[in-house]
Amino acid sequence: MALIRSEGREFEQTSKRIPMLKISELSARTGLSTHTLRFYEKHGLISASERSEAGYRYYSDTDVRRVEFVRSARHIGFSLNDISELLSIRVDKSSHSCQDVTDITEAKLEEVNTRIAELQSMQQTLQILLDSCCGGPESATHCSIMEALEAEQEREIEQGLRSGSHGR
Amino acid sequence: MALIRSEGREFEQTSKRIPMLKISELSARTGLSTHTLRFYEKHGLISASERSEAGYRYYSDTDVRRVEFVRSARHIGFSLNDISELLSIRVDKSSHSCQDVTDITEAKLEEVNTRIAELQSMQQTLQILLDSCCGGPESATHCSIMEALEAEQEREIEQGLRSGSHGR
DNA sequence: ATAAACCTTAGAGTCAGGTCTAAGGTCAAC
DNA sequence: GTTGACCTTAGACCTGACTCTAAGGTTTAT
Repeated sequence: MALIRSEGREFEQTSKRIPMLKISELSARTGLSTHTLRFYEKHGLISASERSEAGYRYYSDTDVRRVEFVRSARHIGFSLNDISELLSIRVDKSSHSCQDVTDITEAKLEEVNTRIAELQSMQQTLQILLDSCCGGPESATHCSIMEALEAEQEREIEQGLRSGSHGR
Repeated sequence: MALIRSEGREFEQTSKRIPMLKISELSARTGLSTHTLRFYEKHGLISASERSEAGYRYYSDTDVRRVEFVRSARHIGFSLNDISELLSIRVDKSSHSCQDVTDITEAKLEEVNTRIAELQSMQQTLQILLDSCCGGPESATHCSIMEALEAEQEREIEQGLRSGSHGR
């Protein structure tokens, strides 16, 4: 069943003859170690669409894209389980209803939105700290995260929360 | 040195007589277990500003705010080391230069900005998936994350990246 | 004054997510 | 045809961040 490796390491993939990558090449390309790639495969997140007769993994460009998706989702902070769930979102035309798909997707989207909001709150705090510190127009008295947060709170209270929507 | 606990559990804190919290009360307030609070203390992230004679921890409102900061930073995805670094940003008027502080802060701010950008990219992908799936104007052919990503890429290429800034 | 519900510490256990090792097979070049 | 750089697997090990346990002291209500 498995296609045999020809010289130049090309499989008959999508009839375009794009060279497939060995695991160390994929590793170099994605910045994930070969250990990690095999680990992800063991956990069902990725796979190599071909194997040589000897069992060597060969990755197509589709495989590469999937690996890149996993890597960036990990980087964002999704767990392997989350990613697994994200990747499993798929309508198979009969058994799975579209409602299932949109439910999961909407839940994940909400998670993402929440995380963005929290990060923006942290962004604001850091920016205030930066502005407050030494030479900023806010004087040099606020010089730690906690002081910046307190200064932020005071300002909010004084000004009656004019522009809403920061944090908890 | 430690102030003795009076009835009603109030210490002479900021001359306002705000009741201080015991560890289980702080736990209830923050949603962090008492184990976790002691664990954070062991790692230098938080502390109780008072201890009773018997060694019970008592937390002031300043302590509480610090704990809440740690909790939300953890939730965002900062490691305990990151948080430790964030909390240590502080000018002590002589030894530490303001440049040090702003350097660290700017670095963290950049981290936060990067993470926001990545999350926004994921947000967009999920939104496309949602739009593409079953009944959306984009037809029902794209029904998985990977297909949504590919559809997104194609659209970007076709339209020559009109609005930039959705990474990798 | 005793029970129930707290609190203390030191240290062991757990889980996710890698990371590494051992023991061996494969391949390209010389 | 052998060397060195690859590849394979199973499984042991590591780190971060909790989470729990044991053994005991304290506080509050009855």
